[in-house]
Amino acid sequence: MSIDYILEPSPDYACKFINTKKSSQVIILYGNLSAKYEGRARAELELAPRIVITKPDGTLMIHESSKREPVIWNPPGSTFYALSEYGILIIKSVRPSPKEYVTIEVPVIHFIGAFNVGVSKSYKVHGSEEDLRNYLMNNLHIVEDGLKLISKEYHTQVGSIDLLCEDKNGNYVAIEIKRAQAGPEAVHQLKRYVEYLSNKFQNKKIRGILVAPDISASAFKYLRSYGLEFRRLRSTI
Amino acid sequence: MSIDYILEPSPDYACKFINTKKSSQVIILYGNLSAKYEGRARAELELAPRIVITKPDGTLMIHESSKREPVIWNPPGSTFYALSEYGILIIKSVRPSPKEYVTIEVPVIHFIGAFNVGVSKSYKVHGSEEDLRNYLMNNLHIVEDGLKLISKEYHTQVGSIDLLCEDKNGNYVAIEIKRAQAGPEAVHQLKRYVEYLSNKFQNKKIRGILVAPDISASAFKYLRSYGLEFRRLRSTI
DNA sequence: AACTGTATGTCGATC
DNA sequence: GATCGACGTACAGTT
Repeated sequence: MSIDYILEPSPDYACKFINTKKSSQVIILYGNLSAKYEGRARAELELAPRIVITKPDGTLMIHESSKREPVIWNPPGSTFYALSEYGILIIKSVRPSPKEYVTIEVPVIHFIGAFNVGVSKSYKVHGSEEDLRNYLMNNLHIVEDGLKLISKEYHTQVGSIDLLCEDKNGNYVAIEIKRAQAGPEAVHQLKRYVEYLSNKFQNKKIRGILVAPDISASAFKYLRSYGLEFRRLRSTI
Repeated sequence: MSIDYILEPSPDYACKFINTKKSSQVIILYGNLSAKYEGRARAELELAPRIVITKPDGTLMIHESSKREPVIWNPPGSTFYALSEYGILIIKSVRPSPKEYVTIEVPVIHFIGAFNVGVSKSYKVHGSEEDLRNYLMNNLHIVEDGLKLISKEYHTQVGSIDLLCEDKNGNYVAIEIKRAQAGPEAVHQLKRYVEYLSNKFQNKKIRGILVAPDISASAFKYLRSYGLEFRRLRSTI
């Protein structure tokens, strides 16, 4: 598990280094570089010391000294290669769709390293909305007494309804779950579902319940004006 | 502009290395590590070779061999420090609000490097929605003949309206701009604005125009059902 | 600090 | 491939 690296390599060497290792290792380059991005938008970086990271899946990122986000990047599925032109290392990346181009010129290369890194296959985040939905599905009484599950993730043309239930009076109930504070979009989403269901099941009364740990003031106003309901639920999962 | 790095350092050395450089340099570590995240959600990583990147602004990221996103991270504004316990390097990161904790244990350290990286002060992305808005503001005839600007980014309790105009018939026109294909949310957003304005200016007729390069089928359906308008506009900026 | 909206969002799932 | 919604979204701007 030794790493491959080189300090102040020649452009030609760096070029070969990158092209031979890019498909199997994470490559990290440190150098003075300028860069350009063109695609859905455009951006340009003046010559300055930065860090370039590439991954075998085609990801390419340029990082600076602040922010979690790269300043310039192309996502997985892109392809890239290095070339040496006029004694300068150039890295070109293309994202197939939408067409996006990143070009990096590296007149001064301080360091290149190639690292063997894996990917956690079993990686799972807990406490997501999905977890909350699964929990509620089996504990519908928490939302309201007498609810019976009809379907979870009921897919419609207007999106998928987290939980579709029937209440003790025979009404259908669309439940929209948010793991964090609900905003106006959540309310509108729920309203769309209720409208859709009202249209589809004209003989049924349709209720809509928004389940979330909290709701913003304006969102609550909408909710009320639409005749929807809110059920506060701290996610203790 | 030489870089500081070390191969297979001792935990103690790595610890000092990190703590002395963390506030001024980007640090990259490669090693076998396990990690844990707890905060808004929870996640855990089994021992495996990965890359850790820290930045002077407090950003901490763990990257694997695929995806643009780190598997585990804490964003800018967090603080972190290294310690050596039972001969194992440990990195602890705390995000102040919301409280989130990342703990990394690195039994095997292959490489640590510290890099001087700047931040592009003048960096600017072109072709963003803001650009499009500024352009349209000065070229309202592209949207419709005879439009007069009343306000840009008209802030209301329900959000800010991209452009508020008056048409040649004296009606108010809310314009919502999207730089990419508009979905249902965009339509609902616009509808909210129109409703708000209708309420505020009861003596005025309020129109709503969605300006975007494209619109999804279902979004268009909503738009029509709400009596709103769509203006296709390729952003050629 | 809370809230709202944008993003080259990214990512995964469904159709 | 298009569309949709979740995300530990991150991030910037306004209240």
